[in-house]
Amino acid sequence: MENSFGETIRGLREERNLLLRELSAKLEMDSSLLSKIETNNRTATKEQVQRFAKVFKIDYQELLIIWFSDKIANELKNEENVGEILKITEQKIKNGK
Amino acid sequence: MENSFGETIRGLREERNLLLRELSAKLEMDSSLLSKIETNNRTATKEQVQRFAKVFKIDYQELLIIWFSDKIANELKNEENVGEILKITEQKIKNGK
DNA sequence: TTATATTTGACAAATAATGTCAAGTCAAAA
DNA sequence: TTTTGACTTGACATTATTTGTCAAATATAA
Repeated sequence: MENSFGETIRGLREERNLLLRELSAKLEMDSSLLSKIETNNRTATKEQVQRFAKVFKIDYQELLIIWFSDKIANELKNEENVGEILKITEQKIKNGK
Repeated sequence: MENSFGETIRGLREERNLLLRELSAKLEMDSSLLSKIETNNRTATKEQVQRFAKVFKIDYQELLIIWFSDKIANELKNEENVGEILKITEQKIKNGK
């Protein structure tokens, strides 16, 4: 609930005793790219998030929450007023629904 | 506090009785691009946000809050679990400081 | 109508994200 | 200490997205 996307994927892979090369084969993804994703040196695409969920048989929405929060945290990591930005963001989305 | 970035800029411009072409000159920006920004058909760059703040003599951080919240609201507008995504985002940023 | 302000669409240029490959590191086994 | 296997890293090509510009379209008001 507090881990990065990369750590989450690595954890899932290790739980299942898969090598990078084995998992990357299932995902049809270069293993070096998978390595980068696990070490948070590359962000997965949304489409890859789906494939991770499928391969690991876990809930897509759960994984997406982790992925998005990483992504946005990264965009805001050097900003001031993060609390206010996020508060207003939420208001805007609620209104727009 | 609840308006879009574009509406904010348009409001500021109108308060000052400037035409698109007059403001865009001060900003060294094509007026058609300014129009698109005011109507939320294009997002300003961060650098442009600075110029807006300067030209209007308003606080940059305030404007940046509006700009970022627009930007992120847009990324998340079609997603479920927005509340949770933002909550976890905030935790991640706080930890990373 | 004419003139002026704004909007829109299409495209070119610039920038950023993504995937791939080869070379690199590291740890454990031989 | 070599060798092997797993993983990591860097450089680069490819692809996708963002940005800016121009000309045409629309609207508004004199």
